Amino acid sequence: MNILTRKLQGWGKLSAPDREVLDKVIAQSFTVDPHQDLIEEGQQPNNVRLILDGLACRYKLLRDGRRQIFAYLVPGDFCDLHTFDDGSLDRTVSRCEVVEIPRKTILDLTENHPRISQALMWVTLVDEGTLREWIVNIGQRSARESLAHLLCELLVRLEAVGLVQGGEYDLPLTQAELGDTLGLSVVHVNRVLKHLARKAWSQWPNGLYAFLM
Amino acid sequence: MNILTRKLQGWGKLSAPDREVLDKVIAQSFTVDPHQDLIEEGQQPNNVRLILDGLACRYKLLRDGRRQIFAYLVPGDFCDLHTFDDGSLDRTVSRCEVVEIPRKTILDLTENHPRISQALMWVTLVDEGTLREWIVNIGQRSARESLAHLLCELLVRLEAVGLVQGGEYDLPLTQAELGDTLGLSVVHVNRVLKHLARKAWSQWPNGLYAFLM
DNA sequence: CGCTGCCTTGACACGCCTCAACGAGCGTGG
DNA sequence: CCACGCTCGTTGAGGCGTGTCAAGGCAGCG
Repeated sequence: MNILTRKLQGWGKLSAPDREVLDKVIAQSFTVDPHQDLIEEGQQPNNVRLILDGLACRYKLLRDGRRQIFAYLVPGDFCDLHTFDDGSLDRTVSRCEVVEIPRKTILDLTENHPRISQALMWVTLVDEGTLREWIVNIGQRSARESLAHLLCELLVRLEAVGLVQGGEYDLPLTQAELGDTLGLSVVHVNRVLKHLARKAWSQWPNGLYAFLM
Repeated sequence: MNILTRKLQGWGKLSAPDREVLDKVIAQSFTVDPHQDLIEEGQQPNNVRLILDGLACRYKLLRDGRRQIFAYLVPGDFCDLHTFDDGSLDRTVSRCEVVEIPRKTILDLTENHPRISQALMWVTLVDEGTLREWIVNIGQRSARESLAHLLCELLVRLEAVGLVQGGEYDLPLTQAELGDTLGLSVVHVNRVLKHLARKAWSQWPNGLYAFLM
């Protein structure tokens, strides 16, 4: 089963024809180098992009250079589904395998495949829920808590698409990027990370899973 | 023109029949006291609520009692449009005038009034954009900056629905609520607020508008 | 070989939190 | 009528979490 189908089935079972359509949708992919923009150059019929492999992020820049990352896109996530231009930028973090889906295809899906359409709506609601949780994370939790929470969130999301092996996953993020995600300085991220690692080593032999219990 | 029409026309002009339908939609409103929940008791066909007057907010509670507010609902805003249960709660801040819109009505609007339907979609996208901006606000900006930014956001949003008079507006929030919005303690909110007021008095004779230039 | 990007560590400064106390306003009940 | 309790705003003192600055190490790479 392809990654898109897998993701959409998180909402509910899809029929065989639905799954075949989705197979066709993601047939043609291309590769994008790390740290490259994923936006389109002002094309009007703004197409949707889907991450098949690799990690990307969405962020905003302030005038003085400060950066806030407010979403990570893992395989199965969409770039521009139901969104609009408010200064947000999408770019790859690691090397990514990406599909470009024409607006027309999306319209066809929503008209002729109601269950896929509903699943797509569900996906955008989940994304919005993730945004809300990030606000809680940044606003209320300490650096230790929020870093741990972020690592757990990624664990869960990567697990959902089969990218976790034995409780471990690959995270191609720099500490600077983690900092810009949580509103922390690089230095502090480094210290907290070491603290968590030390603690994980001595107290959580099963690694991050222990966080979730 | 009623407040809902006014809000939806922020996206684009509506036809006379569209406007008439919207008038009917909000015909029957009721009053909700301050600090009351706006959720429904597990009703399945979850209806949508619309604020006609007053201020409400959306928040989450952590187990230890910490609270994070991540949205304010001003007149014209929806409570449960395109959302799902993830521990978020809606409640009034001041006394509110509220309309309950049956799910059926929404479905009717989306099927028979395409421009209203598109406007509703636009509204949810705007809301999501606001969430992203809040993450930037909490994550990157200092207490002074984020408080000022929040006050400006509310100025703009209230102005859009005609609730700003001479650059001033009524804000029925406690300092504790402001704190839970920005991840600050009450004490610090108090100090920053005084600082801003002092500064506004001496340097920004036009009040908050000066922020926006 | 000397870049450059990233991680790491120490010293110090500061923003923000916590605790504690008090005052103003207001509704309630004796 | 006053006393009381409650919520909210205000202010001070002190401490901690986190930022900033600075320096050095290590790996990858031209």
